[in-house]
Amino acid sequence: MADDELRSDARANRDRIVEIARDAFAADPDVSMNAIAKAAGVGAGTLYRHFACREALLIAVYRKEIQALVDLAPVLLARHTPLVAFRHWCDRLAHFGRMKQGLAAVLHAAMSDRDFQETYWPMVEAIAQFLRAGEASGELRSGVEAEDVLLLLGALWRIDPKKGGKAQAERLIGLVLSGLGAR
Amino acid sequence: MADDELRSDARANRDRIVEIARDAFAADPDVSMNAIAKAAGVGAGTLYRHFACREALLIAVYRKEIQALVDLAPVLLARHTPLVAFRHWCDRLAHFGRMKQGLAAVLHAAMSDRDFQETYWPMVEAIAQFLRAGEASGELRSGVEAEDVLLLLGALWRIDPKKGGKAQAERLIGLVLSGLGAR
DNA sequence: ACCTGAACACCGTTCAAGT
DNA sequence: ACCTGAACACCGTTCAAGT
Repeated sequence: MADDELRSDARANRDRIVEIARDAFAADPDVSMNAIAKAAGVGAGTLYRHFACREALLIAVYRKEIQALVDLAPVLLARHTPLVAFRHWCDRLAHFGRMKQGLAAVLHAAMSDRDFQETYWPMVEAIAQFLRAGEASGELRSGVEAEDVLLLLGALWRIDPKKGGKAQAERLIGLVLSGLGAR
Repeated sequence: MADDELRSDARANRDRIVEIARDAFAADPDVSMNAIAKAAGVGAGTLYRHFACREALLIAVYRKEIQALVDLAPVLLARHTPLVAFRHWCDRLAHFGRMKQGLAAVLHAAMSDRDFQETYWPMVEAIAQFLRAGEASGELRSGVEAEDVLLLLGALWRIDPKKGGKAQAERLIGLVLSGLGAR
């Protein structure tokens, strides 16, 4: 989906849809596709031309922020010891999840749909970097699958903000890191 | 919601709806409420009289099996050492989740809706029993919140059956138990 | 090429009318 | 008391007609 392959008006429409959709999802995660099309000032057909389904639109909205998360992994590893780096990364993941509801379902869908693998696998690879570094330094035990860790960390997105909040996120991260601890 | 407070025909309708709904959800998790009403041979209004929303119906379908899970906790603890007992319980939880898709979302909803707390809290209490026993025996470290563990174990319900399956469930349980291990 | 928006076949939910 | 089912206001998605 190279942006420069789109005609300029189509490109402008696409960008505006994503921008409007981000605000709309934030205001109401169950907002309808038709409502998004209307808010973006395009016909429903145009919305579906660009995004075949609801998940595709959600992925587009979150892709930039996921990319930032993925890019952060090597930066943190260069600055800190693996365990500390991974803890920082998990904090960032939790913070992102707290703002963006509905992402957990999307990431899960990502596992079964080929189109979304470009979002899922970079996340897995980011985690794998921490695991490899931790294995090498002896801080983390070996043989852990990055996909398993991502699935566990999905719990961070299901915290009820009204109940647990940040404190619960920290406890969960602590439990997961404890599970990864070197024996 | 005592069963004997319902008129006999209402009771029969309710039971039949739950029975039909179990099969319908198993066949298609996104089946419509109207379709379930039709399959059960009742008007849409009757369905809504008994179950105010989709989640309420899902809870009713799963309640019996959740109750069995909750009842299992003390039985396992009487027979095994706490860590072994909890591992067995997690296996059962994973197996249940593998058959019943959609439960994870329901259990999450349970946390924010008062009506569903009668399903959520017994699960938390079941896990708390293992934690207390493990603390006493020294097999598990202390200070862990049962709610956090339940949230982590929610990962078991998001395993893609086509990908990870049973092996991934066992790895995840291993990670969580490792996180609970005594220091 | 791309966009529009009416139209289609649904959906969850309600409520007047029945028994 | 409880049930029915037509009706309401939507929904996601499509596609002929426009530019």
